[in-house]
Amino acid sequence: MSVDDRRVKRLPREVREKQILDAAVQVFSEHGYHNAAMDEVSEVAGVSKPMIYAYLGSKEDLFAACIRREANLLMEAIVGGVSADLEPDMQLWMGLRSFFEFVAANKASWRVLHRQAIAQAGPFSEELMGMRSRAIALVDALLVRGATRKGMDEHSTTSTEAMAAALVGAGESLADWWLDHPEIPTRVVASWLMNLVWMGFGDLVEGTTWTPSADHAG
Amino acid sequence: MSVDDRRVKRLPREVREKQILDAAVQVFSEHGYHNAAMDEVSEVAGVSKPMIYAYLGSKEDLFAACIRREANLLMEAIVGGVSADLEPDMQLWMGLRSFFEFVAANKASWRVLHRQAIAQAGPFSEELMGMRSRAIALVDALLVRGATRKGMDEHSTTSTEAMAAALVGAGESLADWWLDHPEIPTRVVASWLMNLVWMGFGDLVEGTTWTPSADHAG
DNA sequence: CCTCTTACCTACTGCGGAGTAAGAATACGT
DNA sequence: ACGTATTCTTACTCCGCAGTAGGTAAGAGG
Repeated sequence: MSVDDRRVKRLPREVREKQILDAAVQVFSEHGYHNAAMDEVSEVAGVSKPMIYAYLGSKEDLFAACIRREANLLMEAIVGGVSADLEPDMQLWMGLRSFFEFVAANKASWRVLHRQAIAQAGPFSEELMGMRSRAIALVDALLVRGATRKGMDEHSTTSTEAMAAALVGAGESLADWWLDHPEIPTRVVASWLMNLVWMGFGDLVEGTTWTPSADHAG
Repeated sequence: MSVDDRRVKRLPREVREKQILDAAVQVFSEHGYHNAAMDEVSEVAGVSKPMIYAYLGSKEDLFAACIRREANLLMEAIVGGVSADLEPDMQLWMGLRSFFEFVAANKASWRVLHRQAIAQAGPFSEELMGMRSRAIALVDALLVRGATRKGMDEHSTTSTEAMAAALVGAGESLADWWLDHPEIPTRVVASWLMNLVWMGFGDLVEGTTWTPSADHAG
């Protein structure tokens, strides 16, 4: 605990890069991309500023690296939490659980991905939109499989894509809401969303759809 | 069309304020809050910079004013598009249609509200979060009414609130997705979301819920 | 025609913070 | 011991841009 721990210096590059990325995720999640100062990142990382530029490039590069790393972690958590040989509904269920578990365990990562990355229109949209597209495609595939299994052709592939987009957004929003209600278990939140999307979607496939009761065809 | 329209000057304050707000919404939606320069706002508005400061205060104040105005327009569009004497499902339906119609007609407003305002953690969160809370509360009330009408007590008011949060998020995400698929009619998009949430929620209320098939209680 | 208020402008200042130059200190090979 | 490569720092520069000082002109009222 001595203040003069200055002799712990000279770590290999790999370690420093990880420290910097960890600090950057934290700072970006707290202040947002623009309000985050490189000086603060360097301070939190316990490293001087030129190191960041030497190892990870400009502020944009640093942010993109954060996005890439965290998005990969998230996707790996989801994909890795799902067994490929299960029914579509079980796959979706396990995916949702993995997703919420990740959010609960990595709130800072989540804030960076959800709030910050979306807002910055620049070079990050590629990284982020790509990841988001992968997520939507993943869900879309499950929905399509679930639908065809129930006897529906793939003539309305547009609607499953829209459903997938809606589900992803619902998941994001629900995760945000969940941050303010931490006492609720992961399983419960996941089951809410599961029911919302799967049962609602199931009804839609089976033809028991909701339609306006009267003359509001517009 | 003469370039020398310089003699159209000296407009009353009200008009200038509207011009400035219009320009600000446009510029903020294009570049984001931080990348937006007050000089560009003034240029687009056809007014010099000090006017903005004289009439609407600092950059933060200006942005807050944008949020306030656009959020009010959105809420008015939704509430105004719903007849209070209808059944809950019809109210939700009409609300969704109004929402999507607003987004289609005011893309810039939507970008400012959805993408920019959320990301800025500062003094805007109050404005925005308040509006978002109002939206969630509105939906929540509908869900509760729909649920009690079907025989469910309000013992699980938490789950309806979560549902409402999920629905709002699904709406936001779906609206974003819709921006890339403008050929789809408002009615169709709205009905997708309506089915997703209402039928899924209906099943949940009636007890026909999805549950993990095997031993994955976790 | 004179004056007072209000709409409006050009042309600056100040600062926060991204990015860097130039060098110090430590490990490592021979 | 002696270079040499690598880690790491202090101490700057430089610029974009929010915010302003100070001045001009156009109506309104006498």
